[in-house]
Amino acid sequence: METATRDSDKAPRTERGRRTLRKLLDAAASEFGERGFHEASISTITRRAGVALGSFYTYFDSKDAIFRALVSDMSDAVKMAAREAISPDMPPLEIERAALEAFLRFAGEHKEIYRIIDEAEFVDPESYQGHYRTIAQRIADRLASGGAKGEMRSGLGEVEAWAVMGMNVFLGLRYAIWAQEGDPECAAVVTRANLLLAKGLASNRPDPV
Amino acid sequence: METATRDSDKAPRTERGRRTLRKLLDAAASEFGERGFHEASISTITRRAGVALGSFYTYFDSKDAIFRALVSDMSDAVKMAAREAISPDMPPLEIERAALEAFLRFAGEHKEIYRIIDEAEFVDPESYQGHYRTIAQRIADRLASGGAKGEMRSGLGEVEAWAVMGMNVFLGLRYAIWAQEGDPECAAVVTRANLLLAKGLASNRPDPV
Amino acid sequence: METATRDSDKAPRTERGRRTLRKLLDAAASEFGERGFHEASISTITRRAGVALGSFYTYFDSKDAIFRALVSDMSDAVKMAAREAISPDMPPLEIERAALEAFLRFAGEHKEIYRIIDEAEFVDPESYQGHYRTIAQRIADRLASGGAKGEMRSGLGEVEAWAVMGMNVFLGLRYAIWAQEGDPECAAVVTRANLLLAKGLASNRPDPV
Amino acid sequence: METATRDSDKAPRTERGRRTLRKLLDAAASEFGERGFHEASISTITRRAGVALGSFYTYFDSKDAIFRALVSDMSDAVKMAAREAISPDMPPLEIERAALEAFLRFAGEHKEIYRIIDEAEFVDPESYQGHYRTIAQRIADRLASGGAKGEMRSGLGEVEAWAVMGMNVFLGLRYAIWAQEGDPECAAVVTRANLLLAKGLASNRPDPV
DNA sequence: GATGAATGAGGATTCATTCAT
DNA sequence: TATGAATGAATCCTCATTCAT
Repeated sequence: METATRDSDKAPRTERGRRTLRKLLDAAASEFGERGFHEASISTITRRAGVALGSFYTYFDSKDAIFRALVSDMSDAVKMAAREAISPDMPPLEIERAALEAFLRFAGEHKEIYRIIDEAEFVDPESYQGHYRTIAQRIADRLASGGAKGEMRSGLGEVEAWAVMGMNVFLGLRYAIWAQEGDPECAAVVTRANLLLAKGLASNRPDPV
Repeated sequence: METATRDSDKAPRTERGRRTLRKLLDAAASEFGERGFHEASISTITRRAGVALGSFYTYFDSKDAIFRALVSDMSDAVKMAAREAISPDMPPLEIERAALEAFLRFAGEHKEIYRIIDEAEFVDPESYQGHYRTIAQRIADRLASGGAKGEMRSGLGEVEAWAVMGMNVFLGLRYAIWAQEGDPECAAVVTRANLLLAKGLASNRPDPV
Repeated sequence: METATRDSDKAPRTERGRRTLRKLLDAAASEFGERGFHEASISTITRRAGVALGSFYTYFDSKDAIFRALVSDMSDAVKMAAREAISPDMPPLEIERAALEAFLRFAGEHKEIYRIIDEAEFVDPESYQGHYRTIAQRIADRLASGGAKGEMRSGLGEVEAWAVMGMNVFLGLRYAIWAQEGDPECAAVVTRANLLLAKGLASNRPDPV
Repeated sequence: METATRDSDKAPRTERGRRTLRKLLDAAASEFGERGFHEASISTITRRAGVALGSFYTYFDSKDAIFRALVSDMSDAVKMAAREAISPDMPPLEIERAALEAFLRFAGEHKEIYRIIDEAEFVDPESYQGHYRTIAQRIADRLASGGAKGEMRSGLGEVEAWAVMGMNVFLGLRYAIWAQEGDPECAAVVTRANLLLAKGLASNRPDPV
């Protein structure tokens, strides 16, 4: 998780400073993830990071600022996870399967990320919209590419991209974040979701002629 | 929007009381919708409602309590909107189309509702989960029924229900809440989404034998 | 427990009113006794009394007013209990014994009274002082009378009266209010206290000549 | 008056912090003494201490907490005053005289302390009981020691200790706290009280045989 | 850079009291 | 008389942010 761009006058200049910054970011990620933005307090974060309260302002201008930095980090991390799981020469539907699989695994391993990004809707709407618009764009690109290869319908666009993203996100919510005893394996979830993408819900019964 | 069940000792006993309660709920809906839970304050709400600060506590135990009441109200309202748009004897895919259409219209007309329910994830996680689990269950029932009629694949279940719900929610987010100039009409969005549900994304090209 | 004098315009005029007044006083006695003046609230009292909040002000001008009425009632009750236990023709030390015995029994049976009177020190200092001054005066009279009879030292006065009163009050606190398993019987306490009054603490050893 | 043990995370770490803490304790002592616990407010205290409202919470968790710290301080101070006035090799009755004398002087000089400890009965009953139980125990020890020396009756115990303590407390209330023009000198009060302890109230007249 | 004390605006909540019905 | 809704001043407490060391 690389730190997002921040005011250059806040960037650490020494190794010691870099360590403090990292401790703050880690502590903030945990706090925001566990308690949410409003319940978390700067002093909780600094206490958890093991640094003095005042040190916080050496690295961030405000509570919002560290939250934004975190959202940016995590938004990147989510995208990276998906991107690393796929390669352009995989068959289009296989790409979607891999993307969902990567996302489910990532969400399961970083539950707090999910929460932080979601809370951005209320704390920093800009980046929340930005996050999802970017992802939707990538999916749209993939669908277009699938159409170009002739393996997906042509004409797929933004609408389908948001639909696919919504599916993925809610499956992540249900089967990664809220996973519980007795739930199907992630692999099974991915398979079923991919089948839905492939063939839809309708039965195979030939249309009555 | 009917008021959710609350402590009986807070229920108004007079007509005047009922009016005050309604004013508070309406004001809270606007405030929470516009500013969000944390930015809204009791005094903002009462000022907006035109009642004294103390009157709030005649009807609610806390800021959380009115939020919960509101979420419950709105969760019901959303479900009601979908339910009224469909009837069991419509063809299964037609039902999904109508449900999405109703949801998009509803979300567009009550943007604050969307926001309030979403914020429940952080303010009152219980009801947030409850809301989506309930809806998922209903969709699952519809899919099962579609399978029974032979018009949908058999074996559709919870996974597909969450997928459909996620699709609907994100399309609502994108095309109702975040609607902007130049976006496709809702009708077009619904049509494309329904086609996705019907046939999936794959091209019609027969499988290579 | 008779109600103290109050603003005549608040005195109940009907039988129904008298009943309401009594319910309020009883509820207030319990509430003040259990929770103390500041924890108790008018609404707690009226709820306990089973009357409407507004009805309180039909009978009392304020929270202080009902407290004062109660202190007055109880102050009278305590004095009455002592007075009924003694008669002027009992031997003076016997009178003191009986007074203490009556007080211990009374305190044990009405623990809340003790607390209410004590709290008057902070809520209504006037009546608190008045209460103890009155009692001290009575004790002083008894001691003077004991001196006149020749069975007590002559010259006993206010100082001794306060000393005796303090002794009684603290024995009541310890052995009636804070009574616990394994404490001596009240009778034993009374006997020892009376012996202290009779002979003091010094040993009987004759003064070395 | 030394500060009682408190949460270590609230203990001042710098000299400046120690000064602020002291100012707060002093201001609180005055406020609680003059107005009582419930009339005093945090903002009154901080205003009086000349520090910002928020600074209060740097050192105490709540209004109750500072009250408790104060009671503890003062309870110690009272005991110290008595202890310093006596020495084990004084004659037992002389010890009692000195203890009462010290208490009267102390109460007269620190009227607010009396009030604060008394109010603890309602604000922090635990420490109130603790205070008097501890003192009673010390008196009981002195009486036992007096018995061992043969100058007091043997068999004196807890009952007599509470009796003596009650006398002292009420004499303090009457002649130190509520002192008024024309009252006897403290010395005279002490002498009379000591005579009561020495010989009791009965006349010297030999029992009629 | 690090520390932790100081600040004070802001907000939730309580409750005695008034008043219309 | 009884009722219970309405009022709003008062108070505790939180916490982001500043600042002196």
